Amino acid sequence: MSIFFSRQCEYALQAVMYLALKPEGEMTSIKELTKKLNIPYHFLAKILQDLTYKGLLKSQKGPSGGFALGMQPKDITLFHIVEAIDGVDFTNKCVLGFPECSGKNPCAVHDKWGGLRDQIYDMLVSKNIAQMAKEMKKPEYRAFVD
Amino acid sequence: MSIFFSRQCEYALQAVMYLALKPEGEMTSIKELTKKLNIPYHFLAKILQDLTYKGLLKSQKGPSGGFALGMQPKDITLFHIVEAIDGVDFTNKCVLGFPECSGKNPCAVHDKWGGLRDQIYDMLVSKNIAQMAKEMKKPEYRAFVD
DNA sequence: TCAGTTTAAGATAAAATAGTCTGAATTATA
DNA sequence: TATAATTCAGACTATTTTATCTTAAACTGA
Repeated sequence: MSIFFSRQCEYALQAVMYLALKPEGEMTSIKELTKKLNIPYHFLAKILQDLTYKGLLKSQKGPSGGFALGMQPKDITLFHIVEAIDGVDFTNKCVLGFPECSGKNPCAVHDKWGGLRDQIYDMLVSKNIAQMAKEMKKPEYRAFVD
Repeated sequence: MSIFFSRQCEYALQAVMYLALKPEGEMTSIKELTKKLNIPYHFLAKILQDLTYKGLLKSQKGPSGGFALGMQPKDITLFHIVEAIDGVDFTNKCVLGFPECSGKNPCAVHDKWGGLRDQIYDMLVSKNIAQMAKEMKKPEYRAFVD
């Protein structure tokens, strides 16, 4: 079990982060991505297609083609990616799965989870991937294998 | 997609919470549970079997049989249930799915998620289900449909 | 003891997610 | 213009999760 995001979403997040490390406009092939991130080729291809269709990436066919960010890095947050792949039901669903859970009718952890949910949201929107990429460029902050 | 726990785990949490509302030792049938919690009968049966095997519940066959807590309510936390059903990988896996993520090699949200992970853990262990049941007995705190 | 009620167990089915394969379309470049 | 590299698209397979069905076993109470 992936712990919060679907596997597909994890791959999407990883791929976009990787692209954010590249000079603006440079195209990166699926081949490079799958090799560096260790993600199944055709599965990643589908995910990138999806992100392209939704405008988060742009693509180019042919030799020296590949994928690049489809928007300014400063305008992309992790939340955008999660929204595109998994959806963001976590922002309004009861964590224990009670259909009736609400402020009037709270489950045992309603308030506690409310606070956590907001913090998770904050984690996903408070930095854009340009900032994240900058931090990750420092060698001690890299999260990709060479 | 369930938002953090698997559907199976959500059902387990709901069922155990429901049993915690009952007078100690009273047996509750699958029929009552599926009706009140709106969970598929045979699916819930499997889950309860599993929890029984793991000692969290006890069961009795025959008329007036059913399920009841297998330990003192004060000794059961939500964490025990999650541990039994989903496992607790969330306590040590990278939320973005990077296999290499660690303190030396953190992902973009490593520290932030570290704090959240601890708070989620805390949410699951800080109250036992006896306390939760007590709170939920107050009508305005009920989370079950009649 | 017998009938009815309940859990136990295992096989099966359905749906969702993850992953693979193949061929077509596009494009850079030699 | 021909070739090779790349994404695009769709069908297919595999695995995991969710759900159902059926029969057996255990138990209660009449």
